[in-house]
Amino acid sequence: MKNNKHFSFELLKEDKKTHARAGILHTPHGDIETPIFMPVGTHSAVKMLTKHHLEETKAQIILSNSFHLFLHPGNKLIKEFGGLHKWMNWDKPILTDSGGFQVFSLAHLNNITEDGVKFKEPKTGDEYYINPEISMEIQQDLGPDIAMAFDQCAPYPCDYDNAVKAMERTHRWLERCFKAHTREDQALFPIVQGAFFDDLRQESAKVISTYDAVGYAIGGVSVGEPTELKNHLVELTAPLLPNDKPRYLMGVGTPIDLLEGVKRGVDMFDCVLPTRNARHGSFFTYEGRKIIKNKQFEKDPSPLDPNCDCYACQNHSKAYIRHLYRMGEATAAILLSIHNTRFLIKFIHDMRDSILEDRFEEFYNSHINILKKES
RNA sequence: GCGGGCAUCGCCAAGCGGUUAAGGCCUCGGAUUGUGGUUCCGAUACGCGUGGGUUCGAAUCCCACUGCCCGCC
Repeated sequence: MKNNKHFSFELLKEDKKTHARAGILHTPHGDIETPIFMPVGTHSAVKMLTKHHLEETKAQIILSNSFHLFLHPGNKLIKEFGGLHKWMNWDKPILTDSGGFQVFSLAHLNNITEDGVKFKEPKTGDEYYINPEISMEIQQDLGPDIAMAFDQCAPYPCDYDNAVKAMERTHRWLERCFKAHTREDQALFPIVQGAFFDDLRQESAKVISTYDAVGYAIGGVSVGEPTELKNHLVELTAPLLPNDKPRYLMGVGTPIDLLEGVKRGVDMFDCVLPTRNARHGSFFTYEGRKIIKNKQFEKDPSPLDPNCDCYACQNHSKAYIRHLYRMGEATAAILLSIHNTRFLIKFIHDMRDSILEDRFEEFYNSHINILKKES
């Protein structure tokens, strides 16, 4: 995977006062302007959004899941259709998660050994097995631009011994992932683990940095820990990863998380929150997260956020969307999903502009307090 | 006019003499971070149609009244 000619990362600007950066990641399916937010499309669909909606949010890359696609409809079927891009008719970049996280967070009765993980399919109870080689085979069948290493995510809280074991196993699995990964038109990102111990995180960052990868990820966060702890850990870890490569903070996050992450040198984020929150009736605004069912919006003729350019905000009032939500209309979830997804993408793109124009700190300060106050 | 039945939170409704009157819907709040696709959690009756009575104790038993429902004339 050395000097992969299908990928390159251009670091356009590094903020002078913080660790924020702006860049472009070139991939086989197009460029990604970083920092970037990636909507999550677990089952090869971003929930509630059609391709048309997704394009309107100006998503440049989306994430999908090996774990779920392996179970249904099976990576071999998607391979027969020419890979994920053709399968879902999405010609921009795609990143797939390895299945590591899902095996630990979703599958009940999982049984982990040095070789891999045996687990039961949540709904049917059927038994399956994934290890580093199988994860690589799945992801190479699916054919996303970026594949992720098969790692072991430690829970929070986690004692030191178990954190060490999970981290060391992740490193051994990483070696196997790189050996099994042969597709040159696909990048493989290694992942930092080490739970919430500074020395382990530092060690892990050092170990994965020895691999010549297109980009590097920080995993094992947003598993229930306090925000300050997550920020501390990112602040500690990000600078230890190669400066000339994109850094991906997995599973994050909220508007505040994006702001804090970018400030500490993170370039890529993904999170289920915009679409899950939408289905559960809440929406992002520059004044914090709000809940559409609240009575205060009963007669509110204004859009979800006055500064948003999304389809929902350009066409509908809070009162209307609240009514749809209360009636159980799927359109409410669709409109809120469009808004939340566009909100994060626009928010981080505005952040990028501020970095390019040397005013990131100003941007940070002008948003962080009001977001914190309202959230 | 006579006989019978019912009256418990905005709605439906359990309770049939004994601690703080179930539950559901609605309402109001809150959760959610590499997604188990309308989810999960919490709050809300100082009172059981009204007035008396029996009892140590009554939404629960008795009487009257009021309202609604069903028969009969």
